[in-house]
Amino acid sequence: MTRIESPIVEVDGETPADAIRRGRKPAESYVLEEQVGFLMRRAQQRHIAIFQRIMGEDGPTPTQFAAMAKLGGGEDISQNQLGRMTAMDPATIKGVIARLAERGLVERRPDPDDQRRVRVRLTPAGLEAMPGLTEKARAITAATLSPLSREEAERLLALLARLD
Amino acid sequence: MTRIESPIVEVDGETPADAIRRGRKPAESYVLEEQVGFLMRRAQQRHIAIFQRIMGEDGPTPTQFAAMAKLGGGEDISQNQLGRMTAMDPATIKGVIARLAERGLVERRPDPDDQRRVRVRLTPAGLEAMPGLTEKARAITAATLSPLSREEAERLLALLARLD
DNA sequence: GCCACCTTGTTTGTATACTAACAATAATCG
DNA sequence: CGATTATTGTTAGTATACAAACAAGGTGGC
Repeated sequence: MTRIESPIVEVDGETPADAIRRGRKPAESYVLEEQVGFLMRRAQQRHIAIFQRIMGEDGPTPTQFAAMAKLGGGEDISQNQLGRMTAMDPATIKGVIARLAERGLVERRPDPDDQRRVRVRLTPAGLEAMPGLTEKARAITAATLSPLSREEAERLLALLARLD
Repeated sequence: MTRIESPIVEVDGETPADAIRRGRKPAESYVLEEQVGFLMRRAQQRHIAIFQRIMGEDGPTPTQFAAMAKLGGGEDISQNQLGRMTAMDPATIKGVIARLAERGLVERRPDPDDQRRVRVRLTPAGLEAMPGLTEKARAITAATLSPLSREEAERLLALLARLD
């Protein structure tokens, strides 16, 4: 991996500006690079690359860490509820928890009060790993936002939060 | 699908604000919902849901449409280069082009001048589909940004573009 | 107390995405 | 020219994501 500086994209084709100069009317032009979806995908790609670099080879993935963060206090939470808290649907959270369990960071047990539920919580190893991982997570956020000033970063977060 | 209004997340747990009130010091707290990565993932989820709703059941996916948009003029482009133009690595663009080819929207042929290359271009059917798809793509962008004013939307795009 | 409905979790299938390893072809440089 | 290097595309493996269909356990209304 690691091509954090400036990912793929762009290159040897014509630029959007070229296209416009070459005579396509703005009303008809569709410039991929100016679309929200494209910009968000690119920003996400960079963020994930930073995440992997800082968490390291065998660190958790972004979604795995999101689940761990919600379990961070040591409470146990049902699998589906944990999914809702981390914005993952049931099928997705299942896989994430399974992989965390394989790595010994999380454990599952049936809920005594509701036989449909699986309660999930951090193992002692998972709990112990949290402070270090949380520190790295903060560094990841900082690195991701490093091209922006503090004010710009806050503005970005506020705007993103409104796109819910 | 379709839960565009307000996806998963949060619910019956304690809110971040609760956690802070309950005595964790800000310096130690890590609020998942305030992290860029989490906010971008959520915004992306919503965008993709809007994309699928507007493009329809058997419309292209976001990455498929991105590739088509770059081929929109009718030129042929090598597969890897198309990947760079759309921010997809070689392994990813390969699958995207394969699925577009299966659907008859794109065709591949060897480059006469460079035997390593595969040149990709829209089929007549793909070319014909473009105007309608592009119109929908514009509606998707508008719908995604609809919670924001025009000024806010422009600010967001400008900030996202700096996170490259 | 029953039945309709809701929630929880699972499974299967499709589509991104990226890494790593590899084969074939081009380009470059001494 | 020939060896090194770079580019192009492929394959295999891992990890998100979501839809759709399903099984089984709760809950509420009557």
